[in-house]
Amino acid sequence: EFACKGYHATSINEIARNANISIGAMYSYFASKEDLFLSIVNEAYDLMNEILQKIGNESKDVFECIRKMLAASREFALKYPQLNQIYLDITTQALTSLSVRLSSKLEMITPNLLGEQLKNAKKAGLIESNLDEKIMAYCIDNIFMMYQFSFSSDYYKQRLCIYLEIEEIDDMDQIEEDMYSF
Amino acid sequence: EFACKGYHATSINEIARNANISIGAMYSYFASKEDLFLSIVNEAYDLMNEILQKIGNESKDVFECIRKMLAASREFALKYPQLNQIYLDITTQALTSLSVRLSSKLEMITPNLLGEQLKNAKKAGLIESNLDEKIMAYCIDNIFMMYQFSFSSDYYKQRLCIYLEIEEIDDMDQIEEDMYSF
Amino acid sequence: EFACKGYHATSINEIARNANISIGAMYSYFASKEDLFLSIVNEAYDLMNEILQKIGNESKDVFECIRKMLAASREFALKYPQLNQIYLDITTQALTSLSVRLSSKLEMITPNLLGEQLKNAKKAGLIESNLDEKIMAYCIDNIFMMYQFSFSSDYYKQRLCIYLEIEEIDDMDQIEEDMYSF
Amino acid sequence: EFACKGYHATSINEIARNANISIGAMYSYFASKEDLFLSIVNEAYDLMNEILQKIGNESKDVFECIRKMLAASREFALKYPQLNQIYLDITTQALTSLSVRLSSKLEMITPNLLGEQLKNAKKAGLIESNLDEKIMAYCIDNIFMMYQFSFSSDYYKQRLCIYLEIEEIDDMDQIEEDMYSF
DNA sequence: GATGAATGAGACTTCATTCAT
DNA sequence: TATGAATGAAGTCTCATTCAT
Repeated sequence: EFACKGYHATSINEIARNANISIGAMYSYFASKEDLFLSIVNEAYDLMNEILQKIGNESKDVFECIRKMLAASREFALKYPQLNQIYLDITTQALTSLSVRLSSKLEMITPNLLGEQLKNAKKAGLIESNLDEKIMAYCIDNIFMMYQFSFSSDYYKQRLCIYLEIEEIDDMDQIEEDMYSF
Repeated sequence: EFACKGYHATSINEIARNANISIGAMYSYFASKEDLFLSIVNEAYDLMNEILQKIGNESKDVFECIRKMLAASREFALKYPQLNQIYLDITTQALTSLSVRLSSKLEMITPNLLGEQLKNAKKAGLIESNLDEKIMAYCIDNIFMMYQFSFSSDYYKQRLCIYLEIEEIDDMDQIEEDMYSF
Repeated sequence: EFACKGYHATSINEIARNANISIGAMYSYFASKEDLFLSIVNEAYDLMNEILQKIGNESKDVFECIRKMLAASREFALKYPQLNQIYLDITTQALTSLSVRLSSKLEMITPNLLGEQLKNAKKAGLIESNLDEKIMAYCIDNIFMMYQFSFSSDYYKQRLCIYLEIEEIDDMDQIEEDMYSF
Repeated sequence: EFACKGYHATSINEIARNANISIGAMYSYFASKEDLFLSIVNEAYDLMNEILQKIGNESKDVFECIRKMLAASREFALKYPQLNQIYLDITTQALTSLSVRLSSKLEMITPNLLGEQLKNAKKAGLIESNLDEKIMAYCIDNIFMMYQFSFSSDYYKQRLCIYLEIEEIDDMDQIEEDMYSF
């Protein structure tokens, strides 16, 4: 419900009805609509962080890291399409009021992960020395996020298709390979 | 109202009150809440397309084009912060139902603009020949969009600040210069 | 509704239904349940103050003042029985939360009125000099209030009947005469 | 809970939670919310009656009786502030529906107690013969009740302070002495 | 006998839309 | 044409009470 309709258009009563539980039961599990929503969002963050942490520990260098993060974006988006939609919603200014209670929201793991790998790559001479690794990390993650959203938002999906002149996102391996090359 | 609160949390009655217009008058100008919203969105698209069209005609090569588009992202976001917020809302899956009536939504001008310039650059040997220009255009525009959103969404603003380890987005010229270098 | 059931047991929806107006109309007149209630209470205070002010201006001495206030208590209680019930409710600790917005609540007119008259009576030697006029005013008004409530609250009504060994409060003139004598 | 919030605003579930008792246990002790409330009220009446009975047996004449009842009002109010608040609630018309089941409610002990003492005083020539002892008893008890409520209800507390031009009810002995003199 | 999850009617309130004036 | 009072469905949330365990 939250993923398809967004926070405000979603009705707690309808969620309860679809879940075959009474409204009262719903409210014994979650104190409020906000509470339920934030529970979902936190779960999403935990799942994403788990994946990212694993990538960080396993990657030898930036290049491997980038490859794995592209795959991880796809993996998360396809495994949890609704969480991914909600994640997109969260970035919206309209839900800023909720983000006050989203402490973990910005405990972003990617900046450190990418930044560290890029610094090492620079030391190793794998990257041009005149490039700022912080900006690089930001730009690269921009690409990841938009790619990830293209699996859950019709808008971003169509946008990707238009850019690549394709009908459907089928050959993800090829797309990721090309993005990696870039 | 739409920009700050999002579509569903916005009240038509309140818009009319703030505009010092009667609700009746409001409904003589716009058939429905949806209608008013889509009018705003269409105006946003027109304004953005206007800016992009100009860039396309004026740019000599990809590099100039990229520079100008980065500046244009910033310009649009600062000149029309609310339209930019609404633009972000539109990309959300939750508002997809509305965008059915958004005919112009995906008449995207950037793919052609960037794609063409990149093809020329490739012919001219300015770009490695093994890179796919469609993917390149997509990735580059991803960076633009996220940068543009960072001016209107607290989430993306904080995200940029965290990546760049800064408190506030001040020196946009430097940021754009570094992004351009990348 | 408020008078019979009390604030919390009263339903705004039922008030609207009984008033043959829609709930929406109700809420266009009064912003909230609290607002409606406080409007009623304020009206009650205005009506009471009006009566008391008149008494103050017209009374030559304490004795006339006491007579008139007894009659006024009865008059108000019989003319506005529901407002009188609500007034009793307000004195309850349970409605203290509302009283924050009841600025006029304690702008009590009686203390000054009675106090002044008693001071004059003392000067004129009509009252024993060892009596404190502030306490006297308080005690006398206590009697007034309970008498007034006896017209609107079954509890206080029965209590009066038990004390006077009567079935019904009929001969108010006699009662007031006896209270005045006391 | 009942004392602070009033009957309708009080939640049985919350009472059980605060009492570290399961709701089921609560309902095994008391058949309903009403039942629990009436149990409390009955206890309050018993406690008050106990105090009053003692006074009746111990007092030699009206004057001693009045003194003792003033002290008893204070004593009860300070010893059982919450019961006193609930007692005030009960006098409200809004709770009349409940008091149908309050059999002991009006088994008032004071009318007889005061009435008897006043009759004796009249016989003994201590009181003017033209005064009605029933009305006298009623008026005197009015003063007691309001004094008693001034310890538990913010409204009556403030009212007393305004009359006596004090900030806080401190010197109760003096107040009672002055009331006694009156 | 004790537990507490579950129920669901009903409370307050909002708001897109209509339509008599 | 312009107004804005009125509508009422629908949303969030509470809570007295039940009953399977």
